[in-house]
Amino acid sequence: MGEGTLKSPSCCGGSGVEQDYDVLQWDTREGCEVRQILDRVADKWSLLAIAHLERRTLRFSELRRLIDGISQRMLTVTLRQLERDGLVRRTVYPVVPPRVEYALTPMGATLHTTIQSLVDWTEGHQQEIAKARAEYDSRQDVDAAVS
Amino acid sequence: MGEGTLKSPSCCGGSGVEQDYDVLQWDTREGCEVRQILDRVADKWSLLAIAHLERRTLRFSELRRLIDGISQRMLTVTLRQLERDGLVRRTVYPVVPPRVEYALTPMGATLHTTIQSLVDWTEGHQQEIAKARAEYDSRQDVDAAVS
DNA sequence: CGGTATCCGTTCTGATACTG
DNA sequence: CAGTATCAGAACGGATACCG
Repeated sequence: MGEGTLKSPSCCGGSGVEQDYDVLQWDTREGCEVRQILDRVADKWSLLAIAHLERRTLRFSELRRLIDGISQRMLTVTLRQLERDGLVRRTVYPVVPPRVEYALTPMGATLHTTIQSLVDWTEGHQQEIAKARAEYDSRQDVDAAVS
Repeated sequence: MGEGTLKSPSCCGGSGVEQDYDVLQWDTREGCEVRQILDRVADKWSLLAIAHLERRTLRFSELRRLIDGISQRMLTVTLRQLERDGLVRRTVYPVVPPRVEYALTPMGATLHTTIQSLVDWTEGHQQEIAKARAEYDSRQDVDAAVS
């Protein structure tokens, strides 16, 4: 239906003028929750959960073992958020002992693809960043020595 | 100088078998700092700063006014991190009053492109997520009424 | 098994005050 | 102008105990 989204082209430089750009929208609470969603998506545990679920459906305890390092609480919280956002589907089997399975929804799958490109960028620039950090830090040491 | 960084290839999916996948690497401190870099990159203020600097070089106070809502402290912290990671270059002009300019480095520019695709995904699925949330919340209300 | 509820220390952030 | 330093409140995350 009506996409209320004002998805202005991100290109700029067409005109030399300084327009407001829709970048400011990221923060402002009014309108879009891009910021909020981005936080969810970029979350440490969310990323891991999505990555694992992208491979196959998993049970709660399986996820817990796979991610390992995550507390029961955080796994629960993370999965609830992802479920709420429609990225993960939770299925409860009324048996005893209880069996609950988590699976990525189609939307969740597309997100995984997008995330992957960001991860790829990170991996691709890992050394460049590490190098930049080393240089920066040594510069700081010099400054400290001077003062 | 010796960068201890071991950059494992991010490719996967060659075989259909369930291998451990390098997803687990995201968390483990050993090896890659993908997680860490991702946190930086996905940071609220970093995103805004990069987006603004992608248009043109800016002074500290200009950035502060553009992002507006950011505290002086957070702008300083954010810019320092980005500078340390080699994403932003800081230039100080020894004049009075002091003049400091911030510009995106080439690497910072490529990051902007990648981030944009994630933002695009978010914008594109905004309503779907909002809808999923609404449904989830109403389901919760029902559950609450039952109990 | 798959949670929920609670406590509690750490981290993150914003506000404020001061400096070269 | 462009910061730094300090402090207090909020948010985050883990450990523990208990429940259906």
